[in-house]
Amino acid sequence: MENVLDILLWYKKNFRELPWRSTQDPYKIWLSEIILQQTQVVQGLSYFDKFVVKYPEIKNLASASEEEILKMWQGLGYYTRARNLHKTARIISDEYQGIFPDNYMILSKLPGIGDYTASAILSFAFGKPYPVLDGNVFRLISRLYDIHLPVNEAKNRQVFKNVLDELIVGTVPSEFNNAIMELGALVCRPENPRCKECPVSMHCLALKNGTVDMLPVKLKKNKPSIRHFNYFYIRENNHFYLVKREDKDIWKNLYQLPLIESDSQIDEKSMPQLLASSWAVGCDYSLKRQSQARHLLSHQTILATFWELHSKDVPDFVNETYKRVNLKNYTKYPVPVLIQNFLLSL
DNA sequence: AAGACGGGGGC
DNA sequence: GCCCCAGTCTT
Repeated sequence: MENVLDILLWYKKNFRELPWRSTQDPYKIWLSEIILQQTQVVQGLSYFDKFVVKYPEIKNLASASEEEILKMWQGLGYYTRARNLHKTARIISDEYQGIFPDNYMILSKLPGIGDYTASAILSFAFGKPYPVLDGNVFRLISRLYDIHLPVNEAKNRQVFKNVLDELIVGTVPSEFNNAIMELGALVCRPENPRCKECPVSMHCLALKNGTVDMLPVKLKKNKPSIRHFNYFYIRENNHFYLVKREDKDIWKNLYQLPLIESDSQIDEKSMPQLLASSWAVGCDYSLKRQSQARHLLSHQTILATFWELHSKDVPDFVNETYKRVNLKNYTKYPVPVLIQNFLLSL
């Protein structure tokens, strides 16, 4: 297609210099792709650099602890990515002698590697003609061909794949994939697309039909639910307590202050009852409501209240799941941004 | 097929 | 306030 040549030419003149673009090391390609899942380049950049310095090869990642990797990942979100990064590093080190497989079926079975990431690794590291289909590409193809199928419906995926499978023929796969994503990110943007700068605007059916603003079509998502978190900053002799989140829930395997979740906001008068019924608190303590915070996630709104609980000795409800940490020395624990912000505000 | 899963940035 | 981002996994 004449489309493709124009896009490739545009890319060669306008691409951003990014660290993962100057390597074909499958390890670094993989690492960058995991970091960039649902994450903008500017947000992931510093994390990539940090990880490459600390873990230059996959074996370094494999021999690290999950907790250390979560700490490195702190603030980036979607922590399943970090846990899967660790799992896959160990699998490749243990079962593949540290050599990345160059096979779609094998790659896409590894934890955290789906269709997009497998295709990215195969094209960028091994030069194989697997087109990537990410948010940028969905948008670009939707507009270029004026396709009004919802992009977040699984059954429509193949329609876009078919288009890409034709377009990628005869190109250098890595250049093709970089080019379509870059064009989507820099020119064919969600809002205020820069059609005047677009190398294929003369072929763009959405532009011709005046439907650019309606595309891509997306099924709307549910509005976030609200949760009430009561966090306890339990002070005792220059220490406080952290607890690991083990549940299948947000922030799995990160640490937080001891938590009582409630159905509604709890005021200062009723909190002692809740403490008694939740943790059977019997010892002497003093309680003060410290601060409140609203923490927005894509699917939940957390309304957090921080309570300061002072006790002269170790409180009687503290058990072995509580990590007693020094006021000055908690920074090795991975914590959600919500907790990090609170601790930094002290 | 639909939800769950974070956090930051743009407007 | 709403939408988006180099998606994947579980139900």
